[in-house]
Amino acid sequence: MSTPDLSLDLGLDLSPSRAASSGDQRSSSTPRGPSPEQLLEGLNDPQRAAVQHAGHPLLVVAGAGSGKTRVLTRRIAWLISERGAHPGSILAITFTNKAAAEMKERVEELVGRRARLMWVSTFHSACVRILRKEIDKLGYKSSFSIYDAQDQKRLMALVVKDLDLDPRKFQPGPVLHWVSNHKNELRDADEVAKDVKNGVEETYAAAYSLYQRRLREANALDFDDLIMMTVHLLQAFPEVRETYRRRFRHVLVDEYQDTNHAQYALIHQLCADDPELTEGERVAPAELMVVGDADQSIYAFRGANIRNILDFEQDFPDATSILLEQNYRSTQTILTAANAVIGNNQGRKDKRLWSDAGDGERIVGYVGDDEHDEARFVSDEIDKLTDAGNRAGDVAVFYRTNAQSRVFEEVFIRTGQPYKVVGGVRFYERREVRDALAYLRMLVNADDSVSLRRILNVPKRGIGDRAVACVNELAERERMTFWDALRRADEAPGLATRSLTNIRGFVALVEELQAMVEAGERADVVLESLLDKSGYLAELEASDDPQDATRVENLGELVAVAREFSDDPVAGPSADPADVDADLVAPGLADFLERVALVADTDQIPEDDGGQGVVTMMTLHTAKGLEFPTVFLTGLEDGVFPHSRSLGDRPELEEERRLAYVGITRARERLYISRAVVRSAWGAPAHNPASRFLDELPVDLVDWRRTEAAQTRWGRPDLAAGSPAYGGGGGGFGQPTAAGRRHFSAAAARADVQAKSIRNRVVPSLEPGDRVTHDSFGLGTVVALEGTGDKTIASIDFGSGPVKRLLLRVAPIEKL
DNA sequence: ATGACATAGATTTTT
DNA sequence: TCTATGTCAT
Repeated sequence: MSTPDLSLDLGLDLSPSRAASSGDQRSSSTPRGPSPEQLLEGLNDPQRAAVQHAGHPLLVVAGAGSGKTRVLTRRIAWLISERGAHPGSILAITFTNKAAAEMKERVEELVGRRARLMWVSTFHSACVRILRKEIDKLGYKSSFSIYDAQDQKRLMALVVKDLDLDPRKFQPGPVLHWVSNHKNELRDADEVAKDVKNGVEETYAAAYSLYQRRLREANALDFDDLIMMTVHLLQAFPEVRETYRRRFRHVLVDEYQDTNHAQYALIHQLCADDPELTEGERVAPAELMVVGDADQSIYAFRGANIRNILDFEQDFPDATSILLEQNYRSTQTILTAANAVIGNNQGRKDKRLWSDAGDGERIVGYVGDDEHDEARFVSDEIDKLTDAGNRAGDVAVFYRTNAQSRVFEEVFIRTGQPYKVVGGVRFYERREVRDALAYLRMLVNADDSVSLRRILNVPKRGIGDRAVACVNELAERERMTFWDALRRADEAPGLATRSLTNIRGFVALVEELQAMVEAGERADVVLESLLDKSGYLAELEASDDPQDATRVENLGELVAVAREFSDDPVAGPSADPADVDADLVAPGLADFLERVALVADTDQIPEDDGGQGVVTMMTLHTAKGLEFPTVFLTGLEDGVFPHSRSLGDRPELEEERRLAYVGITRARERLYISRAVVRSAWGAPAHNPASRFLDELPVDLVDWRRTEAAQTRWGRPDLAAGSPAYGGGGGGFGQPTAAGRRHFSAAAARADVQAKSIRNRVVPSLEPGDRVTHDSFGLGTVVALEGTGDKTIASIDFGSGPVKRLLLRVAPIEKL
């Protein structure tokens, strides 16, 4: 759900004065909570039934836009204020941390500050909380690291190497995917090894086994482990399971259609009858409510099992179901389109969304010559909308894959349309940020050899492969961790004196920083100190590569994030939230790392400030759970959306169709659909047929502004031999490539792209005062120039942030 | 041990 | 097109 309309969504009178006092004040001086009438106000009958339901497990099938978030928050408030549930006995699982924070905030507005004792979090965060407290029982240390996809790949690459496998045949990605599937099914390496079907699987199982051993040695868990380990813990230790079963009297799970088997098992551990107990010991199981919509299940590729929701009534006998079909978000036109598309999926329970909001506007369609033409259409339409008084912040552009965002960015930069890309090249995936985090992680957990080895020689300190091999040998022979071997490097045979000196320097640096961490120093202070003392920052600052200047800025940003986090008393700690004192302890470095490890793309969508806002771009997956008055659904081509890898497979194709359903139902008032006849995928242009989903839309709902038949024949990209654009060297580009020209034909647009690639060899001649555009910074003004020829550095003011100094030879700059 | 250079591989979607 | 990895020369 998007940010606006908070008060409307609550359906309560939250005048500013009252909203402001909804915290501690009300719970102490005004013990009166909301009245039952208030909690049910504005809800329809099935919604009320869901809020008031007591006893048996409850499944709420909530169609898109049917107000499920509202039902969840009101129900939690109802449990607390009408049924006397202790907030600490409530566990609510959401899909993202952001959704969790919003839900907590809304419940807090309803029942006051004691709502803070609830556990509202993602599966992963909840499991981390449990594991931090209990994982010693499984032989890990509480300071375990959490490995993300990149760490996993690194580790798996090492494993493949150790097993002497052909790295071309056993790439880390596919192996990890296979491993992940098994973890999601709760099968550990030994179990898997028992029923391998062929030689390849045998090798995979061996990789799984060694990979898991390496994780354990590093005192690290990957994402899948977080869930699997928690389930194993509860299975292996009945007394631990009972502790949590007694605590959580109410369990609520959102987006139930996207749970995998391990998550299902976790819920089952907490909420089903426990057959291992005798009558006397038996605790009444927790009340369970799950909310979901099978039509919006879009995560099968990562192990989600749609059967969890379809079979809920079988899994939990006595279960009650409530169906929410009335939609409060979209016009009937949009809903009819969505119903029509999803109706093509087989074996679904029929459900038809309806609205009393009226038909609204027709869907607008457009067929572009190529992806640039499509992007230009989107940009032009946004111009028209904002000219007519609509806010840019109300507009979203969706696409199937992250790579598709580029074309839109190019057009928006050119037209000066402010925008924000959610996801994609993420902040936390940048090299410098990951380096800094690797430092922090190994300071907290010195066993974390993946992090340790990442930064061992960063910045360069003369500890190369040779030295690493020697230390590694020592570690294996003496059966100690890599870090301990480093500390005892003088015992390593064959190590050069020079390397030994360098290693001693590194060990001294780390121990100094570790002392800070042990003393409880704040995350931002440790971070700044490490960047300084390691020489990392100095190296970047001394560099004349303009990219490094950006890296310095990113690190500054990271320090700022850490500072903000350390200053926030409710941010941490991850200890036991049932400790009432928990709020009083300042968040530490470990809490910071945990937060960073579990952030999602959607968590980073900026709050809408209520001003004009900016256009938001994201993948369809990221869009789930959000809504926008105007939505552009782009790239509707067979091979793009539905994705080429799903075309031959019915279940996968149906998942793509659910993705389309999700996309369509994000729109409140206006929906645009578009495609490109020719799209350049990694270099070569490809001719894409219309998406089959377009044929599934009722024809009379769509107003096609331009169709394929209307294409300008002269505008088609000309592939004829001898055309200068394909002459090989771009030699035909004596003429300036006016930006305006690309508005006329696809060929010109392609030529412009070509021009970009030769541009690096031609240093643009600039003078102070010139206006330029930069591929990632956007529009800027040249402030000053220094140096000559290849070494010319321009200082350019891009409006936001400090003036940037860029080496013209390499900077992606175009003079306007 | 390090940096320059070439080449291969990649693209679904993400907690 | 871009990035990551590996080889080579210094």
